Amino acid sequence: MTDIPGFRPLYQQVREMFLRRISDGTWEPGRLLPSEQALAVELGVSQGTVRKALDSLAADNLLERRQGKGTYVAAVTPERSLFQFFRIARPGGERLTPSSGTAKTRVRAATGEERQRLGLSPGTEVIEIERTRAVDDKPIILETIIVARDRFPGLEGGDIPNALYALYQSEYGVNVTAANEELRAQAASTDEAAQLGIAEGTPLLAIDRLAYDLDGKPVEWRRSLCDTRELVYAVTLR
Amino acid sequence: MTDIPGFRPLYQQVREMFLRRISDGTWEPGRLLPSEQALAVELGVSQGTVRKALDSLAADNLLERRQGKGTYVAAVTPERSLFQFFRIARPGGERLTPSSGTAKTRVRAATGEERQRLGLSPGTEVIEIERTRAVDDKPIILETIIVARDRFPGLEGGDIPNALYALYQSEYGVNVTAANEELRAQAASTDEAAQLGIAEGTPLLAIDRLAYDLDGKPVEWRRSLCDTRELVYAVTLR
DNA sequence: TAGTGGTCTAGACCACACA
DNA sequence: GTGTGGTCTAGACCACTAA
Repeated sequence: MTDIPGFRPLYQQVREMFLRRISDGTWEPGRLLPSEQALAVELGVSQGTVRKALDSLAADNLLERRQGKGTYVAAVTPERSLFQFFRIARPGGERLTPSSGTAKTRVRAATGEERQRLGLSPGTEVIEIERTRAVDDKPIILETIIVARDRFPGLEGGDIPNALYALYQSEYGVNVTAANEELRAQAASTDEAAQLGIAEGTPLLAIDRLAYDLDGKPVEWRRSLCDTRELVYAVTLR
Repeated sequence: MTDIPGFRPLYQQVREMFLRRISDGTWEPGRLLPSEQALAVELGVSQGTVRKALDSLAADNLLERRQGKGTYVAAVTPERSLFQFFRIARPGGERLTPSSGTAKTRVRAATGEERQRLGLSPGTEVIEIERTRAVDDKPIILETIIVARDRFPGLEGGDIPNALYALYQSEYGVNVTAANEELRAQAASTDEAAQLGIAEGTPLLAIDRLAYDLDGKPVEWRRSLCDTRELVYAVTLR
């Protein structure tokens, strides 16, 4: 590495340089990276140091390594984004993928809470997306999604696909790589019950999600209301 | 390593050997391990290979490495076990630790579902523990815990501490290192409502946890009913 | 000062993919 | 066969800890 003050481990500096290249699009999703040896020569460090940086990024799902082929920038495929962030499953652990019904979108000024959660300035407009998601053709989830309009211009007009994060990446260059979720139990309101085809007051699982991009900035606020009479939210603790 | 057929990477074989030593108590919790160099000489591999095995175990919270001091077997301190498995927090993310009320224990034959979940043979007895847990002196969680009696003899008679997993380790040599949880929303029954001091029918968050030991065998089945009107279950996805 | 884990390097060989 | 990542080794120096 040509000239970096040595107060942080080399491999972390290399990691951060690679992270920047992914984040700013120099290395776009799906792209094959140069070989470890080539990167080592370019940066003037040993192959082992490059390897440690690449391994660490692969552990965070940002790169994919394939023996014999090379190292690729992770592409957020629809399946992948669902598998990574969709935690609803059948009791016992079987994973499943929901289908997405038609969505209603509107544009409006951000509320105070939305500005705070998404880190927006006053007066910013947001896009609100409402949709239901179904499993086995039964509506199970009622979803409300909030994103800043200036980050996703035109989103309100287009089709809303099942796997939104793949669209964020391919159309807007926004990589959702992490999220925090907060779960509560709450009773279904009249309106919510009607949309899910259940009785008013039925206990629903409410999931509040804040999704973050590669730079750690909040991208999307999503609230999901789930009918958990036949499905569960599955978590693995280690 | 003197004589191991080479069909798995060396560092994984070393990892498994170390795991066995932790699991069977050869290396008891809190113990200082021999230095990397000493382990490398003992096994006849390079220090780098030992390091890779130790790093991987440290990443799984089974070892603790302290620069300048050495590598220690992770001890399940009460704080640690709570921090690792207790996901209830205040909205916004602040972690908290509950206090534990008095517990009721009983011994009885295992039900079919309990036998299946815990992998028990017919006729096995289980210990059932019921208790409430409080935050800010308000009862928030109603907990039912099921363990096999032959694995925890005498547990039904003693004091039930707040951090049970620390007791499992210190008194019974059982290391809980992983768990699967399934979450649902459901209405409080008359009895549950009374114990939590809330109205019948209040939506509660039901958490079904199966906890596993180092060998991947199920150890405990725990069902927690949480009042989530002021608290949430927090998850980080990556 | 001596001993530990943490970082960095250099080079060897293996397993795999693909032309 | 050639090139890739995966594994393994050996040795150097650094940062931290404790006597």
